[in-house]
Amino acid sequence: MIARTDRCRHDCPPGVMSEVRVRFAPSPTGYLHIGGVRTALFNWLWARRHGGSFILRIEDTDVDRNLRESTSVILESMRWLGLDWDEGPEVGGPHGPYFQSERLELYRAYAERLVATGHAFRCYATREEVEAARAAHEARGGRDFRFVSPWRDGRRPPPHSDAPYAIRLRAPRTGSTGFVDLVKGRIDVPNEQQQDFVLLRQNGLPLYNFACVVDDVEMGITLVARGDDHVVNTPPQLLLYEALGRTPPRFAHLPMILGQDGKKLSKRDGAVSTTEYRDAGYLPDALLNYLARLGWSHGDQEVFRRDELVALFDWSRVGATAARWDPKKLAYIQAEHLRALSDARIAELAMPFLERAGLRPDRRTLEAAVATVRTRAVTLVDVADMVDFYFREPPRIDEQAAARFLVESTRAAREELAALLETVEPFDAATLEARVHQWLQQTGRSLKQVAQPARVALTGRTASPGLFEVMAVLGKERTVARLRAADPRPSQLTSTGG
RNA sequence: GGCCCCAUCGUCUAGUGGUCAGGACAUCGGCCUCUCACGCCGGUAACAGGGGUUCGAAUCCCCUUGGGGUCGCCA
Repeated sequence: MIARTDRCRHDCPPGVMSEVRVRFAPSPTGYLHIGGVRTALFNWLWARRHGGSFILRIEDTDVDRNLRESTSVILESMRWLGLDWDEGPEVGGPHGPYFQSERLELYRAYAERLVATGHAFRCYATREEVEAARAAHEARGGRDFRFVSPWRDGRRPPPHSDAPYAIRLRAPRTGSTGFVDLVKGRIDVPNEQQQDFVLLRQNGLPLYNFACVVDDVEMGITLVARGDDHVVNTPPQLLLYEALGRTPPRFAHLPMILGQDGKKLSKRDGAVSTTEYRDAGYLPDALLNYLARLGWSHGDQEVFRRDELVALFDWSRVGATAARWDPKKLAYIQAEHLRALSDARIAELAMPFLERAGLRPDRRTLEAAVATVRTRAVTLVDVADMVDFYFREPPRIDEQAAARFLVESTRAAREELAALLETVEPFDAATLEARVHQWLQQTGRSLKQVAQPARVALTGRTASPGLFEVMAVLGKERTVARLRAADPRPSQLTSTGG
């Protein structure tokens, strides 16, 4: 206890805030949704800021769609993001197991206890009967169906001794249930809106609202931060806490992340799955920075390091408005984070992408190459792509660029330049620039005339880092060779039909 | 439809009764320049509408409109 209090190195009141226990509870859908990442992030930040515990729990009480496989994708994504958990799958913890599908006896015990205390009851209605009641209700134009079980109050006996039953909560019909949300403020819902929702299905599996509360109670969760879509789940859950005689945690409901069209975020807005951003060469810290700024702010600051986020994050700065996903702004934040990295670090991170392209550059050259593209690239994929020509022999030459610049009329200049370069020593950018300018002056040519043909010969493209930097990284031998090899492409010589 | 939530530039936001309503992304000009970027300078651009409260409202209250969420033996 004392040790835990000491671990809170911030200005929080002793005792209460020092026991921060938060959780992220995804269901195994096969991938980690980018919106879920923000929820996870805010929970994680809160735990880390206060030296508390961040718990990962897998909500797989439904069907068989879960699979270890889709869980591992989520864990992998969390690890890539650097959102480490103190308790959960693979790391264990004192409140495990952390898969709901492995906690079934616990839910049953809680449910039976609620039946015993009169807070819940066994409902023998079949699924068909409930569906029929719903259909009848809707036929009458009703939209807000609430099943009223004949077993709720009366002494009605079970159909027969071993009849299957679901366990339902005996919810209050009057009054209201409310709470103070950390981002939305006071929220109250009339209890008429509540219903005797199912805790345990006939097959013994718990439903979300029930399992969630049991686990949050068992795991000692002090603050539940989750998506906006769960605000309607909170009042029923509050009923459960009351029935259980436990004080509920605090709640913080984060506004949704919408697509650019204001609708639900979908593939049309770019990637929705975390691994896609990883594969597209985004940096975890950049993604997290962008996500944090979606709904949270700290004055005018836009770019945050991870440790700054941890130090600064607070619920009072979380906005209540839904935000739209903006790939352009993400790209900006990503570029900022990339540029904050050293050449060596970028080289290290880009290496897998280079290898994916079949290149295995030596580290020193790669770092030098990275230095020339770092202000031009946004993602690591960009880095790999922009640096490609340094390491591919021969370089890939863009056909249109060749057709325009690697033509007879520029040949003489290219050859003269090659001859000149052969004599330059040392072969560094400053020296190269000085000698080339000297040569230009002597020959009466302009850099504008010579630069593009040389650039295409050297890099295969019309856009590239500065010419002299490129030459220096390439080295004398390859620079000269590429200038000389870059005669009109064969395809062009034959393009007239010869 | 019931219930709940939300509402400042195109977008993310600052603003907590008195500001020329600020910043950032995007966008549009310009500078730099061997291309493309980076960088720098500058511009366009917002308090959804209507009522109140107040000496004074982006800020407080109500209504309207618009948007979102949710109404399962899914999570």
